[in-house]
Amino acid sequence: MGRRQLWDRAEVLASAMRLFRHRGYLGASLRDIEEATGLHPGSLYRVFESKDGLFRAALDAYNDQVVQGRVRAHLLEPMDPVAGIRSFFTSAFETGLDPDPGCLLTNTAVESFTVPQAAAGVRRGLDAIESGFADALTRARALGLLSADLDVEASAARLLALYQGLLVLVRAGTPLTKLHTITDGAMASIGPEKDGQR
Amino acid sequence: MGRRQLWDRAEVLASAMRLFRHRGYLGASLRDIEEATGLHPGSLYRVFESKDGLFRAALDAYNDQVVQGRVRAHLLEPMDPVAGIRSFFTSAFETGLDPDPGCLLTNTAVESFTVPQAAAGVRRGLDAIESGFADALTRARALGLLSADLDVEASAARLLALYQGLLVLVRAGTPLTKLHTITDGAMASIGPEKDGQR
DNA sequence: TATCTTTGTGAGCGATCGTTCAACTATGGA
DNA sequence: TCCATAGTTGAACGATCGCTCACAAAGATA
Repeated sequence: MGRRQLWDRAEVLASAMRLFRHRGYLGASLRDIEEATGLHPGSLYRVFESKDGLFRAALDAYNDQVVQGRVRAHLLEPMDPVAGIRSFFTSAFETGLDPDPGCLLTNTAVESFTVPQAAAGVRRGLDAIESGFADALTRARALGLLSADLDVEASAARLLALYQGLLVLVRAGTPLTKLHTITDGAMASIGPEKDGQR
Repeated sequence: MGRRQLWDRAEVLASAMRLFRHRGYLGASLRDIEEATGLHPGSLYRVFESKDGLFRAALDAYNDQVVQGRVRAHLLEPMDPVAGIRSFFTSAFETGLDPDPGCLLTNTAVESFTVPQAAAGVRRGLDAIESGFADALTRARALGLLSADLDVEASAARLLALYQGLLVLVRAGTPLTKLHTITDGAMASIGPEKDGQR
């Protein structure tokens, strides 16, 4: 009964998270959102209640799809967890076609004082990345790829910080060579580097 | 000849950088600025041309005073450069009285797509920190505190990334213990840790 | 077909944005 | 003392903000 919804929720959220990642919460107006998603204000407010509601939905979708997807693909599933950690890092700046880099989580963490409703989602995403690192490190240690007395918890926390820092530097226009240098250093800091495995 | 200026430029810029650090460029309205600095719009526009001009002036002042001051105090001047690096890190989250943490550089780097005029200032500040790290590392190496074959340039880049990441996590409300863990890891990654020197 | 329900559309609301400017106030020199 | 100059003040401008709502369109039921 009633008219069918013409738009796909997942597509709208995907456009919204791209826009919010690029411009931030405050920098993305409802006119921008309408242009990016094709959603008119009326429909938006019927489904998402407010701009804030849309943002929280987009952040949740970002966590569930983008973050979890990358954690799974690079940290949980690869046969070689050490190589997976490396590719997790490089995938943050070797975006290929995508012209505007960065991470919605990082950006929202920084903006979180002006958008406090998003703090919980930020924490959730950061925790997911950190436990992904911890999982990969644990597996690498079990495989003998890393030292047996590696402190997994501390290393995971440090990798998360380095990863977030990388995403800040990406936004500041740091050249690729330096980002690679940082990635190499991150790998060296968790254990003996096997050369030429980039 | 003519009336004297009633306000101190340095004080106004100090208030402005606090406000911008807390709320971001877009999140700080001119009414907020007026309340924080005591500067009425007319005076502001006479001296700084625009909100953007004030922001750039505040970012420059932040670089010249806060960033350079901390680089000097922790990285360039201390007798023990390794301890200096550690205190540079801890000073980012052991703010004491200051209720709202974070770094104007980090925040502006993330916001830089919506405030492109600030990109140059961000780069300048980040470079100052990185070369401060490089200086401290070079001195530490010369003093025999760090391995003679330490790659200073690469380590400085990695410390900068870790530091920026720390400032993201601070904003996200990461507990102090974890921030200390990350700091410990940063120190361990540049050389053999001398225990209990926090 | 007529009716009911759900969704789409976009003009327009009050509020607030960054900015301007005319009136006002203080100061130094003639 | 009076004028020229520099600085202060805050009302108000047009633009844009997030948001609302009356109406149109589209499917389901009878």
